[in-house]
Amino acid sequence: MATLYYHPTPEEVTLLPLLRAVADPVRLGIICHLHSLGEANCTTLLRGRPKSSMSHHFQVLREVGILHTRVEGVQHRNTLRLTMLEERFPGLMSSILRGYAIDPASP
Amino acid sequence: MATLYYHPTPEEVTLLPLLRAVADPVRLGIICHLHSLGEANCTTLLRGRPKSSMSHHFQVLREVGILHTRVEGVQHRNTLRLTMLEERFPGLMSSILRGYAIDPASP
DNA sequence: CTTATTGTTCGATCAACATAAAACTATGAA
DNA sequence: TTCATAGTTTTATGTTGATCGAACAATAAG
Repeated sequence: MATLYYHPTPEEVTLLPLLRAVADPVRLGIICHLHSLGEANCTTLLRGRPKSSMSHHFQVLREVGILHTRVEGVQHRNTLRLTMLEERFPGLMSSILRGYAIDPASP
Repeated sequence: MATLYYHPTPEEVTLLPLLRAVADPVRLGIICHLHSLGEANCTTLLRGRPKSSMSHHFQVLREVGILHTRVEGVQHRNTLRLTMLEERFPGLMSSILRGYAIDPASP
């Protein structure tokens, strides 16, 4: 069975859960790393962490609308939903990504 | 004794604590309410909540650099440090404030 | 000095959440 | 089939942090 994930529509993306999702060191790292890579699977971003932890964070990011997961064979390819996010909350993600570049002292 | 508070310098303001501080429904409400008022004391922003809770949230917001507390007599007047924040992390606060206007469904 | 107002600090409680091991599912290759 | 790879789900644990009552501190006014 093809494992599919639910991805919220733009209207379903709300500010507070978005902020909560971003306000975690691991997830902020994932977001910014993913931004620099464009697309990546789960394993690529584990940096010594257990897979179950990564899977959890990816789930959180997916459910609040930050990333999209595309299943391709065994791998799950993740991308940021930047265009949608930029329309929904203009400037938010871009300023966070820029902020991380300014102060990457987070994770 | 004049009660003084420590306010972090711009360099001491870091992204992750800032995001954590904002990612709370009560504090997000305080921030946006304060933005519309310009300046306000603690009591003005209690909306049925106990003072001790408000005091806690104001402390968090102060310590991460989001607001400045000016003591005037018995009252503590709070203002957002928007100019500093805009220099430190351009676009961040403004996009959050705009985001709250778009989706105020938070608190 | 006494009282009222404003806000902080202390202490306890409770819930949310990050972490991680272990078992499981799903796909692809040998 | 059988094995390997990629990721999820389950379950448990521990920690952080929000909440709120009660006591305290500081200033102003009577």
